[in-house]
Amino acid sequence: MPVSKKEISQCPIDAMLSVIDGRWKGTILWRLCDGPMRTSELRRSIPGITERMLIRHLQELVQDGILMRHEEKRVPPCVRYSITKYGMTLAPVLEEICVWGRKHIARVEKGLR
Amino acid sequence: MPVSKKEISQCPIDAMLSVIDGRWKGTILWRLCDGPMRTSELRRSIPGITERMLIRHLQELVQDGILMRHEEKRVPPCVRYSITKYGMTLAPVLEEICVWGRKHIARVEKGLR
DNA sequence: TGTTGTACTGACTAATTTGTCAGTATGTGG
DNA sequence: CCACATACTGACAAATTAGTCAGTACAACA
Repeated sequence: MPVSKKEISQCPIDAMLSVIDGRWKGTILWRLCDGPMRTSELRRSIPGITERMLIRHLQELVQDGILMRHEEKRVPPCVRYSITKYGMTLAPVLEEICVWGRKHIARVEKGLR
Repeated sequence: MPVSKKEISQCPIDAMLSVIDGRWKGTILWRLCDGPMRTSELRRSIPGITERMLIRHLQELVQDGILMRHEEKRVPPCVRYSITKYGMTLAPVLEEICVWGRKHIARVEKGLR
C-alpha cells in the first residue's frame, strides 16, 4: 500500500510535508523570499535544476496556494512567480525547520550519529 | 542527477526533512511520545504498517540519533524503542509543522486550493 | 510434538519521484 | 530566412522509496 505524500493526508504532519517535500521546493521558496522572479531567472539561480523539474514544482506550489503565477501576455512570454500571503505563513515553520537542520548538520559533522 | 534525501545535504531544510521524511516516521514518533514501546506494540498500534517498514524506519531513526534501541537478551526477544534526548529537540519543530498542517487541511477542505 | 510469538534479514516487486530529451509557438535581431 | 529566447508539454528512462513474501532462532505453551 504505497501511499504518495501528494494526496492530502489526514495527518497534519504529512499534510505539511506534502507541501514542502520535493527535491527543489525548499530552494525555490528560498529564492523567492527576495521577491518575485521569472521562470528563467529561477532556473539560472538554482544550479542543477532542470527546467522540467522547476516547472513541475512551481505548478505544485501554485496548486497548493503557496505561490502565485502572473503572466504578461507578450512574446516571448514573461511569467513571474511570487509567494502568496498564505505562502508567507509557511515562513516561521521553515525557519524552525532550518534552525534544527543546521544543528543536525553540525552534529553529524562532529561524527556523532 | 537524482539526489536522495537520505544523504545528508548542505541545505538545513533538506537535512531536517531527511530525518522525518519517510512514509511512517511521523506516526512512529507520535506513538513513542507516550513512552517506550516494543517493536510489536508499535506494529499493532499503527494500522497499515508492515513489520519490514516499521523496522527499516526504526533503524533509520536510531541511526539519526532520534531513537534509542534497548534489547533485553531473552527469548523470545524483547526490544524497546524510545525517543532520545536529542530526539526530544525535534518536538517543538514537529509541533509547528503540525499546527500549520492542520490549518492547511482545513483550508483544502473548504475547497480553496 | 507442533504451534505461536518475537525481532529481525534477504531478495524481490511495485509505486513514486526525478531527470532526460525532444518538441511547440512566436516576436525580435542578424 | 534562420537562430534565439521564453515558458511550457509529452513520452520516457532512471533512481529512490515502499511493500511483499519467505525464512531464522528458540523458549513457552497446549
